[in-house]
Amino acid sequence: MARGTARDGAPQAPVDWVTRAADDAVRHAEQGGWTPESGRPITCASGASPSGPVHLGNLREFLTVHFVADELARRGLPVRHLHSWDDYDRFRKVPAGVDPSWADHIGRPLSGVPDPWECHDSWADHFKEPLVASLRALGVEMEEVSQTERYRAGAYREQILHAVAQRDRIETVMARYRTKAAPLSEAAESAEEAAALADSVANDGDDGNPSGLGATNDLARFPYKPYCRDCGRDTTIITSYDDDSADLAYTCTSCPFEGVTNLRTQDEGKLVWKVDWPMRWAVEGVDFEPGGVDHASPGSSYTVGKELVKLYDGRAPSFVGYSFVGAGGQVKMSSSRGGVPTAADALQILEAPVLRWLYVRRQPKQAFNVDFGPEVVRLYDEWDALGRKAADPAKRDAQVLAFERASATATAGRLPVPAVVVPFRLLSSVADVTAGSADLISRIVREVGHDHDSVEDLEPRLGRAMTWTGEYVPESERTTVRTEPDAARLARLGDDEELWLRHLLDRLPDRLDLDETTTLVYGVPKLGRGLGLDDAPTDQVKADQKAFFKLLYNLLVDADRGPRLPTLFLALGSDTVRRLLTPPT
RNA sequence: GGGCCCCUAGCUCAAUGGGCAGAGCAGGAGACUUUUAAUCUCUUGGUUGUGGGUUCGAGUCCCACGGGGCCUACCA
Repeated sequence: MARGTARDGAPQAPVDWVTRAADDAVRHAEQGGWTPESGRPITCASGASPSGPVHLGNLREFLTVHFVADELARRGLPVRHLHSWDDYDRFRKVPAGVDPSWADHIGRPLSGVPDPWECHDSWADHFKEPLVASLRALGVEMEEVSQTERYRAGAYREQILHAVAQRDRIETVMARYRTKAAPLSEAAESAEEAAALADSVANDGDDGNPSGLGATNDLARFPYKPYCRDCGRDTTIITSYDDDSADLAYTCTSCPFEGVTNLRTQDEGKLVWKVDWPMRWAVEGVDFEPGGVDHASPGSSYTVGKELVKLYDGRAPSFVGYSFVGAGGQVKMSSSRGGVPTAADALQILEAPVLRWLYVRRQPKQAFNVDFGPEVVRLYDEWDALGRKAADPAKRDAQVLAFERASATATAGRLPVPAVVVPFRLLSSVADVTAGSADLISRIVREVGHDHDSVEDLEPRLGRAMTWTGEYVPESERTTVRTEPDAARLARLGDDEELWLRHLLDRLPDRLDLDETTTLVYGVPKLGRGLGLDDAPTDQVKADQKAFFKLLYNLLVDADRGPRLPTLFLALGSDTVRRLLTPPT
């Protein structure tokens, strides 16, 4: 029953992970009393911390949710893609390449740290903005929520008070999932773990200060953390909490501040992550939310959250864990981006549907690489082949379904693809020798048999092929056209060679045509043997052709081999060819 | 300690709720006036890491083992 045809003989609709995740989301919503008529949307949620460049691994969070939400929209169901920016998280560490003085901001919310590059209002915005732009190009539409705004607006005040009131139960749950600490001797083995150990020792010291051991443990595991009113950092230690007044007293370890914040009237902190996440599931009514596999491990946030959400009378959303996305090939490093490729980087070389395809065609738990190297060519070839297959309704299977999901969305329609599809390989190799002129590439591509009206017909692929060729193809793989004639080589030409070049230059027209140039290039050695341009080659001529071609490659691109000569001639133009084949005067 | 992923052609990888093991590259043959790095056609190549199990049927599900990789514990 798994496959084939339904009872009436009609082909069964293909099913993929998106279909199943969407089914799960619907089921989850229905269990919560939702009906399509309720007018309430099914909520698919994503979340991300804008602590650094949003790289291709983080992109999976957004796209996984997007595809599921899009599937629900295709079914005509009310749905929303809710995205939470965890910009109220603390700034943890100063990445390489940033002024070390930013260490002063560690502990402050990401939305409160200035942008070292000075182009945005905050650290968080600096990384949010480019990703949002990329997502727009990818056809992802979502409702964005800033956790800074929500917390500061007191949106979660009630939930915070509830968590604090229930802190013993929270601790019980957390403790259940906490496994035994690693033996001290092993923990001290690595430097990192030694540092962690030092931290825990320091914390033990802190614990000794306030009165009462039981109360201390209680406060040490407090589910709420205030940001210091004076310096804005979360380096606060709670010294007391009064359940009746909701007064929370704390001291700051990085500034002299000591004070009291009231959880009922003031909004100066946040719930700890493992409570924060399930709290939002309940508040927003989340039906589907994926997570990195790290969140799905036992004892990790999803597992714990599944229990804690009950405190809020909520249910954990349906979940899929996704694996990591790596980068392959020669990835260009960028200091301001920390060297990890982002969606924007990928979109410079991949059409938006192709990038979407990478994420939708594999099951979430499968890890994959986005390759910026030679695999790009193959990727486009496969994509084009799949596009041809998708044009035939009889061949609609799971692969074609992935193609459809990648190509268009329910709300934004079809994403931009070239009007005239030319193999990426061809665009790239022509771009390689044309010194970046789109018009010239267009002309050559037309000559070679891919007719089109204008350069625009080749976009958005052409620009990406040019970028890829220029920035991601290693120098050793590229064709380097000589800038000056090889005077030394031209000075010691053999008799045959001199004759060939003379024949060639005598007949080389100012405006090159592909067919004529082909005939000429192959014909020159024939002339040298007393044959006509159109005569069939003899074995002797074939040997001559080989030597002649090598000579031309030597003189034009300083190599023994290269792109097909007729194409190369067209790319270089008659003048350049003439100049490189003529001894300088 | 716990968990996850991977092992398929020489190489890189597909096969998406069990249903005929497939591509690309490389190799071979050929076509296009062409023994060239943009074209096209055909073709070689497999005990799916090992050993068991479930099933009419297993790359796919279960158990064990070997090898490789990743995550996780205290924090968010």
